[in-house]
Amino acid sequence: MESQTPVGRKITLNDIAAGCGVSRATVSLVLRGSPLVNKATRARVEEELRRQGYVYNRAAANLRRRTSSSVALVINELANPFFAEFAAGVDETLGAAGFVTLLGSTGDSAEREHAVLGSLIEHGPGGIILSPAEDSEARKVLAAVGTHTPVVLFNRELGGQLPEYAHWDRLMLDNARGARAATEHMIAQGHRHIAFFGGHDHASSTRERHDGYMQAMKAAGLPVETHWRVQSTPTRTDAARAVGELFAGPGAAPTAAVCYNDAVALGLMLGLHQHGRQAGRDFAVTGFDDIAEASMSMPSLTTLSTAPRARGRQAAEMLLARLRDPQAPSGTTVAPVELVVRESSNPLS
Amino acid sequence: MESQTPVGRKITLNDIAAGCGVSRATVSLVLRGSPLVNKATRARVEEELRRQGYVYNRAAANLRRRTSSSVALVINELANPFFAEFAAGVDETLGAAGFVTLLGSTGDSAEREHAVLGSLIEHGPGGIILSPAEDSEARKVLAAVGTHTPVVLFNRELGGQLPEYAHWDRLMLDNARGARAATEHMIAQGHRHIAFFGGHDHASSTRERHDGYMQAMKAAGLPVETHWRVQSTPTRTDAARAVGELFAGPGAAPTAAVCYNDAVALGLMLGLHQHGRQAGRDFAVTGFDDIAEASMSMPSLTTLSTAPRARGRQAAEMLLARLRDPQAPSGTTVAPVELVVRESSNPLS
DNA sequence: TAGTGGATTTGAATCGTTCTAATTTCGCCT
DNA sequence: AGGCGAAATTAGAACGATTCAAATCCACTA
Repeated sequence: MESQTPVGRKITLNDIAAGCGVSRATVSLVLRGSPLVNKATRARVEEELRRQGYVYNRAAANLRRRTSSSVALVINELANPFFAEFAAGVDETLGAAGFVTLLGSTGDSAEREHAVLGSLIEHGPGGIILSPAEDSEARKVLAAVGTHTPVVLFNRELGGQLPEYAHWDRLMLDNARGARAATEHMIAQGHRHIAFFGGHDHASSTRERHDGYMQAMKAAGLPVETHWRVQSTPTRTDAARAVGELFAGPGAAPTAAVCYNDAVALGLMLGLHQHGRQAGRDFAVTGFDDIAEASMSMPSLTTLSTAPRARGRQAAEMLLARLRDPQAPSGTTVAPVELVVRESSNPLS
Repeated sequence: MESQTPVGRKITLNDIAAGCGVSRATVSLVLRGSPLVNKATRARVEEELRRQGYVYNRAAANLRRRTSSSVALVINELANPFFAEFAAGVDETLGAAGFVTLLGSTGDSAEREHAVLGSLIEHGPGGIILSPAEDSEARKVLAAVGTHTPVVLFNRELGGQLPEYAHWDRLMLDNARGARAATEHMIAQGHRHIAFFGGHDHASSTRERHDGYMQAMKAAGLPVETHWRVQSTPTRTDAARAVGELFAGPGAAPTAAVCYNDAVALGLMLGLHQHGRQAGRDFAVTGFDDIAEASMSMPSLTTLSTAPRARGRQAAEMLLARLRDPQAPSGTTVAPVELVVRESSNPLS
């Protein structure tokens, strides 16, 4: 094998064509595996491609063909393992389909999201997978991405109304059913005084989970005390701080809590000690997400598995399907979540 | 404001030019903020741009200018919070400099890495930031990326020799010093039987950390049993699986373990239960990376802080500097790491 | 020998932008 | 009115691929 030159100009189709005495068009046909070209010629060209160390310029091809080979992935918080897994799943599926992932991370700020979308869209992605920032608004997002690029929304709804001509696909988690399943599990364990702990009610995912909890309580004919709803930032530290409110109310103290997510649940378990209780023994706890830590905490956490990597693959599949058939009616997919029973949800003693 | 058409062809410079009776060239000048164009004309053009909902086609511009506005980021394991943070840092800095991040994740397989690099390079990134797979080889990587694209290597060395004409930059962690510090801390806590747990010896980062450990042991005149070196894939699950080997050897059982990284350390802490030990009480553990989880686990994890987000920013800066001056001599930066003492490294009881 | 038809090959236009060199416009001075 | 330089604008050729229609090649046949 001849060595490719260590340094120099980029090799183009013209160089190859000149190098083996055929036309640019023929080389192009060889590259794309066309059956039109003669076997001998093909071999000659392929040898030359190798010899000169040719690398395909997909941008030029896309320009001519008015195609795209990329998809933008915009994540509100990449550092969160849930979203990192999601991103890995997206990239895996897109890569297998020959697409490259354009990454954008917004730090959960609608302002940065707007800037990031504006920058990504200029690179002409075939579509966008967007996990919106907390305060992201439909109108602004639409202004940034325009109406030519299909969008798959993940995990959260946007604020405000989306015009009816923008038919975007959605992939959401079954928040209500998940929270209801967790609550029913608590009830089956004999608990009657069950709190809903953590999250902020202005986020759609929190509201949905709280709704599921209320459904289960109502279906079982159980009353709900107002001080059993404690809000917090969905982080471990803030949850630990908020534990006091759970036992500060005038009515009966809860013996169990359905938590907004795993982070909050872990924080709650931590904070319980200071109130003379121990999760999994005299106070039952469930989470949401099944992050890696959930199976390793002490006690291990009963929670709802969301399989973020599978969700990533699914979101990518949805986008690919949309690219294949842009006219298909858009839809919302609600991914099921599964209750994983571990040690933290002890029966009422 | 006139509404942009909800559907239709993509708007180009020609449309804008025709729309307000100037030439394509003038519109281009307006876009790029050239001082050459008359104030009134500029206003007219800008209005038209808005009216038609123009979006810039950066790919076409890059083609013409023989420029790139993207950087490829290839990560061996995105699901690991350490690398997720790193990726977030890279994206943050690249985005601020007007570059977009092309993401590739390899699942720590050299084969997939090769495919991913081959695909990414066709999109013409200005450079590549590569955190290599464990068994990645210099020769193969070079074949995939060619010699025209600058590379910043992060975290690990490649196997084999890199030809001298490929001068790639490197950003490494001070693995040896970090692991030595952790080991010395263990020794100061009174431990004498200290294992080195996790990772594979064929990866350079593992070897360096193991070297640091050995240095500390030797300096303290402590013997090392062969079964105190347990290898594993650097994931939590595989680490948990491998715990048995730690106590299976013929000689003395260790009372402490310096771990390859935090993921492995958390896995070890989990696995310890099944062997009747508890981390932070009768078995001391240290990690490496200081991922977010480390401070929240029970017990909290003594580890080496590597500030992955800052490392990501740093890697991006290195690449940007290289793009600014391709001729500058290439170099290796070794980022310091800092021992963070928490609960998991209990004194010998 | 000329004609036929399938197999190959190729010239030239095109995608949306940039950039050079040239052209046009315009105010102002003599 | 003519000339001049500065300011503003533009025509047209790139960039590196694809694609269509047209040209060429090459047995064979009549």
